Amino acid sequence: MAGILAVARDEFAEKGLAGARIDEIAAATQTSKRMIYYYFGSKEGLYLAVLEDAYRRMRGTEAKLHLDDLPPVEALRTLVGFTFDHHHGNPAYIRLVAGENMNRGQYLAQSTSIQGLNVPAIDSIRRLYERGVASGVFRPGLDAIDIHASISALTFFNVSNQHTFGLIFKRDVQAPEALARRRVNIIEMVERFLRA
Amino acid sequence: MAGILAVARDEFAEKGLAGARIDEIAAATQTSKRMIYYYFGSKEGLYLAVLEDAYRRMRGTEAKLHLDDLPPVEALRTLVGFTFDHHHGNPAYIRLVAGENMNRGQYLAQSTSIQGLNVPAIDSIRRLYERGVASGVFRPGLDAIDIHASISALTFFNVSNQHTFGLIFKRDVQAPEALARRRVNIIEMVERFLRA
DNA sequence: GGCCGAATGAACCAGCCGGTACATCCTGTC
DNA sequence: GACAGGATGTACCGGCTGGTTCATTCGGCC
Repeated sequence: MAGILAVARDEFAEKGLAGARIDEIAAATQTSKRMIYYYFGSKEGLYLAVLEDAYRRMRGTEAKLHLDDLPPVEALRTLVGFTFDHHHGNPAYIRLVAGENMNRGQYLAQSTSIQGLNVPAIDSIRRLYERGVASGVFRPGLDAIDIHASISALTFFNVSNQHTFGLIFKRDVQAPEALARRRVNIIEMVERFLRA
Repeated sequence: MAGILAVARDEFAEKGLAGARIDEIAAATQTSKRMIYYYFGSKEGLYLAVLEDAYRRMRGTEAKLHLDDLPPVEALRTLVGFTFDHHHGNPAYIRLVAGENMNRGQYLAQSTSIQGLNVPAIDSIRRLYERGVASGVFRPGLDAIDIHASISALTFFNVSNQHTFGLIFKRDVQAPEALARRRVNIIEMVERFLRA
């Protein structure tokens, strides 16, 4: 059943909800289509299970960061770099989230397990930011969720829009040097935004 | 035929290439499905025509900005604000681009009319940035395309990922106050990145 | 009027695809 | 070994959907 979920994740990430084929998922699994419906009820049910699993995993890795030992600026730079690396290393997650936004979040909205769960990254940001304000390196008045939005936007876009962006500007966004340059620029950008 | 394109744009923006239905497009048009195949050959042909049209329109509006009369910092803030407003006001364009990235850009890559056309926004940025460096308000060594990537990322994400983001943080990203706050923060962020 | 090519309408089709009916088979329990 | 309930395999279905066939009409031109 974990196997079904893994295969389905790849298929849904690859083709989206509408483009994914239950038969394809079944073929790539040890089990049969019959079993998929037995366990998940419907294509949408399977899709939702995949979504929930993806978000749960994401939160799991976020929680592993312990930034409280680092000075505020270092903690911030580590968080942004980590987020960049994580998104870059998990294109399936990015595609899943992008696809669900194409669905206007209507399936995630049905999830009972996702709602009401706090996001570790926000708490990390809040603590690090408040320490920075207290020590005078960060300017006051900013909002942790807004900071998170900026970090997410910059790192997410770099993966999610790599294809059209690369085509239009004839730039291989995934080339190691381009990636490294972009990474330091994003970190720099976020730091400058918080700096007093 | 322009009517077909307009209807198809909405349908593809709404459901993506896989989810869109030719019959639905035909039904919403004055013409018939037969005509769609007569003019565009295939579903993919129609989709590509929609994509090309969307990019062409985007470039058209970009070109209308004349930032050369403004001092560098003002020009930058105007450009970012304009991009924010444009993306916010054109969700269909955002969804089309997001959808094409789900296709890994394979259809845009087939376009002969898109490739080789320069993007006005990049030239605007380059000129304004160089003026700023010359006058000492911007630090040297930055890349216009990288700046554009940051502006796009921040403004694009705010529309493209509004649904999942809103669900997880229980925040209505589209509420006027939230939008206005995010707008000034993004402008501020880009300016601080360039500032000497 | 007669010709030609572009434009159009209506009905149709073949394959795909989500979902199911039905019968069967394990596994544990008493 | 009888029973119950969950797990599975097979074969099938109905409708949707991209795409087509074929015949017809329209509009300009000589």
